[in-house]
Amino acid sequence: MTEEPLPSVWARRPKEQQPGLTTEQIVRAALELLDEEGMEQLSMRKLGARLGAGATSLYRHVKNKDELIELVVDVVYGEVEVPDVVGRDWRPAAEKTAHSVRAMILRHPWVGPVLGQAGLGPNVMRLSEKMLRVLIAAGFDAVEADQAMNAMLSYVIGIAVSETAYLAMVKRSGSVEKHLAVLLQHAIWERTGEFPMIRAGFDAMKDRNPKKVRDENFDYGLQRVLDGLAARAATVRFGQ
Amino acid sequence: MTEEPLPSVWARRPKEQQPGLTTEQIVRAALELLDEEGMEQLSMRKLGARLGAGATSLYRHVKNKDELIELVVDVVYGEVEVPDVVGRDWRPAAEKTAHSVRAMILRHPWVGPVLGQAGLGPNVMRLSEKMLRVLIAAGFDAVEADQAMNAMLSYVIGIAVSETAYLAMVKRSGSVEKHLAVLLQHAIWERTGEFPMIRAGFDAMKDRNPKKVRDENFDYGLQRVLDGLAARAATVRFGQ
DNA sequence: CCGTTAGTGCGCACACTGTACGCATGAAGG
DNA sequence: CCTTCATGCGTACAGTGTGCGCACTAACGG
Repeated sequence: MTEEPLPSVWARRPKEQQPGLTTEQIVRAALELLDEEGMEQLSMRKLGARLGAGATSLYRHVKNKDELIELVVDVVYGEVEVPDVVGRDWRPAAEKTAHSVRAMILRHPWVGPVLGQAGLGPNVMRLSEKMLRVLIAAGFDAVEADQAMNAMLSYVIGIAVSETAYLAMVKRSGSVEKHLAVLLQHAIWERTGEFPMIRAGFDAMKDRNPKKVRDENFDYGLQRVLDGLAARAATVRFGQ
Repeated sequence: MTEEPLPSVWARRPKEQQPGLTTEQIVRAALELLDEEGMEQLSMRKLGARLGAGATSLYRHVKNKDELIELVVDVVYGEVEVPDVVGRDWRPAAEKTAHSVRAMILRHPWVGPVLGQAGLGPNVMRLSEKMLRVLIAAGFDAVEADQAMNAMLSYVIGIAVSETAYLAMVKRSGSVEKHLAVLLQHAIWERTGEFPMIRAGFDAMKDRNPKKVRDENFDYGLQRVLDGLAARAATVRFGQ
């Protein structure tokens, strides 16, 4: 600040970016900033600066910081792909959707804690609608399809968010994933008596590619959830 | 402040509370404050005031606000009950645990966004250990038990957190749950063409006790997850 | 008894936050 | 040309987390 009290009058605002800000521009810039620096580095002033604008200018286009976040969250929901299902073969479509949601969350790690804030943005609605279509193809009625979608998305979101939290911890620890695993293992080893089961699991994971382990864990749970839904879909299709 | 420059010298510190603060006291007070006023109302100053202390005094016992939250989160994890499993009958124990986790999250709605921060507090470890014991009783080996636990807890946490987010939205809207549902329904109705599946679900839910609906939704997904795990446990018990 | 040491509480200060308010500017339309 | 209106932004306010250094108190060795 106080860089130049008055750079005369000309070239006041050479062109800046665009004559005016747009809500869309703001949301896009916020998304960039979030992806680059994370949630607690997003401030209205920084966001304004990135757009060549003052902090309070943003409030002409966005009521709140909270509302801004709502908008951004809806945008990232828009990245989720739900394939159209053909015939009764719903399971591949469900799997693809689940993986797409997980990928979205891992791409935007800051989103976990605020996923609930999405409310009912258009992209969330579109995602729900398409997902429901998939499950109705599976044979569920409207009510049960809603429950099934809820179950599946809850699992996916729950595990993906916990993955990002784990990865954040790794990053905070400042070391690579493998190295941290060793540290953790030692911490567990010291308390083998107290936590034998945890230790057994840890020992078995040792020397395995952590990313691969995470992928497999995700898939394992997803298959169990889909198994449960498939079983139910089968009984539901034969009367009752 | 500036209430009394010098109330003489006596009764300087009549008794205050205790001679000194304790980490445990601080954590307990933070939990109270969080339950009463929610996450974004928790400030070090307010917390200090509640303990008859200054804000910065807390830093003698707690490194960070983040660390404080970690401690509180571990405390609420301690509220989860995992029944001991007798014999091979693991499913009731798993159900009870799942309901206990959900109840804990609904009791402390602020916990959702920071659940990942728990790291590896003692209560989290105890919960994991007991849960693993349950699943090993089901016939899983160490690795698969870990995956199964992850799947189940991810589902439970995912759905419970989304429930709290929904309830927060209801509260923000300032009306009762029923009334908001009607508003939402109208919003959907206006876009029937765009979202027929969502609308069908909404229409079916109409005039039903919302709390009961939430309870049933939770149970539905839980049963599907457990079905999937049970099926897998059955195959795993007969020689892989 | 005194002197030293260690632990604790806390006032102050700093950099930073979200955002309300009101003025300035510039385009649109009569 | 004058009015109206949307938009940008400087200023300000209340509040945040937390580093620093002083004050005090209790323990303990001499």
